[in-house]
Amino acid sequence: MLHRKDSDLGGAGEPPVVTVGSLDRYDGKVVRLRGWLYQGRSSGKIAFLMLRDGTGIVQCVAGRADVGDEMFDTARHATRESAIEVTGAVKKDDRAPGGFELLLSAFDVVSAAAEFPIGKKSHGTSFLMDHRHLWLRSKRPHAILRIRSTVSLAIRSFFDREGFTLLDAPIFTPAACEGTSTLFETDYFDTKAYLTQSGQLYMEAGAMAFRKVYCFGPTFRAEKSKTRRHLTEFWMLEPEMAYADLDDAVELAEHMVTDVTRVVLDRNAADLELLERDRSKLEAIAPPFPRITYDEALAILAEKGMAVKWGDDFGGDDETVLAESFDKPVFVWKWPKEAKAFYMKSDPDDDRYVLGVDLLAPEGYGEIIGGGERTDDLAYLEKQIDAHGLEPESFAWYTDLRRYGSVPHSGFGMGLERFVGWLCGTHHVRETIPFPRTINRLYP
RNA sequence: UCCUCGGUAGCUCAGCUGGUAGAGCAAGCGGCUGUUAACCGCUGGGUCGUAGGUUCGAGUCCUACCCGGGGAGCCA
Repeated sequence: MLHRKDSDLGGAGEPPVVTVGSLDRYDGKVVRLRGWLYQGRSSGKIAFLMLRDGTGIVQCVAGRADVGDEMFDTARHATRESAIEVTGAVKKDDRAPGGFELLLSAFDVVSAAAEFPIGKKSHGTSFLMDHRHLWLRSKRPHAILRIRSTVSLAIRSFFDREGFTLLDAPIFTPAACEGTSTLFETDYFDTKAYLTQSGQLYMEAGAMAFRKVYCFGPTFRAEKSKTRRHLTEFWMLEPEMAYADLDDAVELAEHMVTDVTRVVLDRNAADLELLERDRSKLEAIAPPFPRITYDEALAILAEKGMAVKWGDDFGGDDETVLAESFDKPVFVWKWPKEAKAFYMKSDPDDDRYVLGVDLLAPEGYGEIIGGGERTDDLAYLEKQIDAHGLEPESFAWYTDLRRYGSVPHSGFGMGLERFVGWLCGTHHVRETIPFPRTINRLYP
């Protein structure tokens, strides 16, 4: 890695410093490991010490007769999560978790840890989240956040291959983008600024300049939501394409979801296994995803005894029931105008509808994507801004986009945490972000 | 904002029709040479969310408030 190899880190004649993740290359060799004591067990004559170094966990074995009384007692009394450096011979052994263990010849405490708050037995989520900075060292958060990392990388790689330009949207914004959600307000010198709730409008400007663009960054919603699907700060991916219609956006979404899912299946097999995720549910993901209209969705819901009034959005239970009718994510498109945002394009076949689309994830994970075709008609857009009670001056730059070479354009927004939550099978999205922000959590 | 469940040891929880506070884990000490959330023994550890009220007596019953979990609304 970088300019130094593992083995260069040792001094002359000293065993090489390596990582747990690469131990299989050193079977039979003496190596050094630097990490933290994840857990220890001992009897009077033999101690088993689990060393964690961020790349994996390995069992280190110390026999009193082999290492001497002083080192043996140091090792068995070391507190959990103490920083340690060990030297030993790598040995394949089926009794060791992971298949390899280290037969210790040296054990040094780099920094002794105080009593670690997170114990070996169960804890409540609230307690664990209060100690999120320490909880990150545990296996489950580690697996989920490694998958999140893969997803971020796979998304950027997908859009790069597809010819998109990454165009970062601003986080400070002068006014509401959509006018519906509650915004976080901040002092901005002598005026007020708001934290962005969507980069979409800026992406529309970008699409007219770069043709295909996307932004991928934090988004803020001051909604007082207390559900497993909501955070006040979350990451959103928002691609936008010029000369593109609703079908183009739908195809882009299903290919991206499929591509990213396959990368995770390939790269994070061990993490998915630790999370006890049913791989077959993810392996089934392939284009095309089923597409149903809003009206067809209402019919399915009515069949299952869940009456939704025409014009209303679906609730969490409705989404779950709908998604359960399919084994892949399902697109719901062509929505009643009143259920969607002001910038949505009218359905040319029936102006009671707009060309919006949601993607519902399977297994009750709900809406992970919302998007559609935006209106390219200046007069219609101005009418909609007025009808929604928005200030035209705030949207002057946005309406300009329809004044200077307006073309059909489409895109969508995807909530990263909901997507990762579905891939990982987590119960709550707060586990899918390193330091979650919710209505009553701003710490740590 | 509304509905619902909860708040007892550092953590996870038990505590019945009201009668002076319990377990497991963690911590400390001791034992054990192949453990897998090791096991066995001993020790220390409490303003029962807060404030009132009922009662001879409240963790337990009543009222208000505070805090948290889940859900609705809203949304990704």
